[in-house]
Amino acid sequence: MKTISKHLTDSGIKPSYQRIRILTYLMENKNHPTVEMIHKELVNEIPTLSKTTVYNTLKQFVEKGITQVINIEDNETRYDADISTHGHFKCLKCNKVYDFKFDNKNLEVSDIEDFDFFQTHLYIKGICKNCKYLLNIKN
Amino acid sequence: MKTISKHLTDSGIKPSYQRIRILTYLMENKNHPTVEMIHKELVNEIPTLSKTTVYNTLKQFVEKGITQVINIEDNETRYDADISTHGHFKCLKCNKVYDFKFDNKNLEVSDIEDFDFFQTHLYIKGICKNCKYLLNIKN
DNA sequence: TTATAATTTTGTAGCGATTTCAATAATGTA
DNA sequence: TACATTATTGAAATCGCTACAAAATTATAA
Ligand SMILES: [Mn+2]
Ligand SMILES: [Mn+2]
Ligand SMILES: [Zn+2]
Ligand SMILES: [Zn+2]
Repeated sequence: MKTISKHLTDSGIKPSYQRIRILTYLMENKNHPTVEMIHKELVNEIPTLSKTTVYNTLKQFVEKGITQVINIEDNETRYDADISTHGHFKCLKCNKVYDFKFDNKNLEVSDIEDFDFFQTHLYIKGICKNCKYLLNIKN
Repeated sequence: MKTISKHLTDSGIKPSYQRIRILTYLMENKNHPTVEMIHKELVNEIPTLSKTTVYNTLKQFVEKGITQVINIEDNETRYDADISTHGHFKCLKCNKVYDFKFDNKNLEVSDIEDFDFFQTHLYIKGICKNCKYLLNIKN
């Protein structure tokens, strides 16, 4: 993956084997995985991969700005290599996290007009279309 | 506090002494405290209060819908007895969490039109007005 | 190439937040 | 009062994450 390697060097990160594999996983699986999920998947292909490396690597990715943290639940930290401003919907039935677009520019907020905004996170919880459909069939 | 007690019974929660004190703290201090902060404050007045009780009580408050969880950072779970839909701004300088209003109705989202929304959380991180002011003075 | 230095990865130990669980205390009921 | 139910407590266990030092890898220079 030449592009992945370049993405890392462009961000000031040396493209080690582990870093390339972790970033590749993040870009190919847009499922907002936890450290646990990433490690569990990659350790099949890289048996020596330690969980510490996954933690270190993601921390570095976030610091260098090529990955964002998703804090939709208090007991699971998820990661997303898509750093564009977009929302996250978590289905309380199937636990899947969906991306959605929202208009950041037209977002009307009051009380904090003179504050400087660095990051905006919009999280919605509910039931996804597929789970709604499955629930209807049952009844 | 008659109203606090009624608020609990109305929500199907027996108004024990500890529960009343914890809810009172949440309603009087709108600082989005952590379990640690609540316990540290209340143990002065209730020396036997255990941290487990604070955990249990908040879990119950959230389940019964009279408190919401604020997950703006991955390493601290905060609580808010104001369950109206409003946004939270965390200042990365002074760590204060501010409330702000936003227009939930006019929020334009795409890709998840047919989903059922239960909760909407809007988190913004940045620098608050006061910290901006203090930074300007220094320079 | 070889020796040496710098960086990266790894595994273990430690830490802090949260949960589990059983004993104790408080409250409700007959 | 006697008994049943519920709530609180504190200790131990668990879980996610970090700190740290050894081992492995990679870069640099002789
Ligand atoms: Mn995403
Ligand atoms: Mn609030
Ligand atoms: Zn679903
Ligand atoms: Zn501030």
